[in-house]
Amino acid sequence: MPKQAESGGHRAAPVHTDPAEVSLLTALSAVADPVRIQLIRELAGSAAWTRSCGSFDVPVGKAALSHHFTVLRGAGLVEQRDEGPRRVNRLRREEFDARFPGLLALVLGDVAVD
Amino acid sequence: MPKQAESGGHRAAPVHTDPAEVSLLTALSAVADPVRIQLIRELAGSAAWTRSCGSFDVPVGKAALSHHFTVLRGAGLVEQRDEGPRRVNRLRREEFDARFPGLLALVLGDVAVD
DNA sequence: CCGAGTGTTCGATGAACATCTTACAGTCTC
DNA sequence: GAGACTGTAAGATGTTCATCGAACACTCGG
Repeated sequence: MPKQAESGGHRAAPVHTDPAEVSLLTALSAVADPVRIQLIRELAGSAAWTRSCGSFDVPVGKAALSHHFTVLRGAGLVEQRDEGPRRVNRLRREEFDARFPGLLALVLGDVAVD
Repeated sequence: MPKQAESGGHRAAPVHTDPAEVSLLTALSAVADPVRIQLIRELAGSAAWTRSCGSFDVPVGKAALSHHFTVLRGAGLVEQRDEGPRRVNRLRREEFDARFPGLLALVLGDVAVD
């Protein structure tokens, strides 16, 4: 019997921050990092809830990656949910754009990061 | 005879960066700082070339202030010119906005910084 | 020419922060 | 239950960066 992967597991649920309560400095700092920009861009190119944390092509280890997702959650940029052993992600496009209009569009633009 | 304050003094001219050549990361990092945000906001509230570097109400010493202006110049956000003993500033609104649309508007918005 | 005012540079300090390694806690399959 | 896989937590390390104090350079007014 394949147990249905549900989000209410025993694991500690990820702590989310409402974009409406995020300060300008927190948002800008979260976005002013090359690894996080890459995460946001890859995430924007995939459907919601289809990418697990480990599925991103970034040049850092698991621990650092986990840290970056914590920062993104704290800035109201990413929502996470547990699906069995993995933690899948969603970019909070509308909500974040309502709070900081244009910022996400800027990060997702064609401009070279570095 | 009151010598006319001119910009071609003997002092080393400030090094400017064209906003068109600024990377996304440089722009975001420059703007992700509380002191620099305050400088930008005060500068936006004054006419061009009317504010000298020392005329800003920020809680840092001269040395740090000079550093922050160097960063702002490097990000293509501020243009400087020497007028006698002081160095006066101008916010490069149009140029910077052409390169990073919406970013300046976000920084100048009503949102609380911290 | 001296002194006050303005801003930069240098060296040092301290605080964040990004990163890694290791260890641990879940989940799933066999 | 054993083992593979995924992600988090804790501790250590190194770097970046904001800041300061002091010294220096330049401008202007007596």
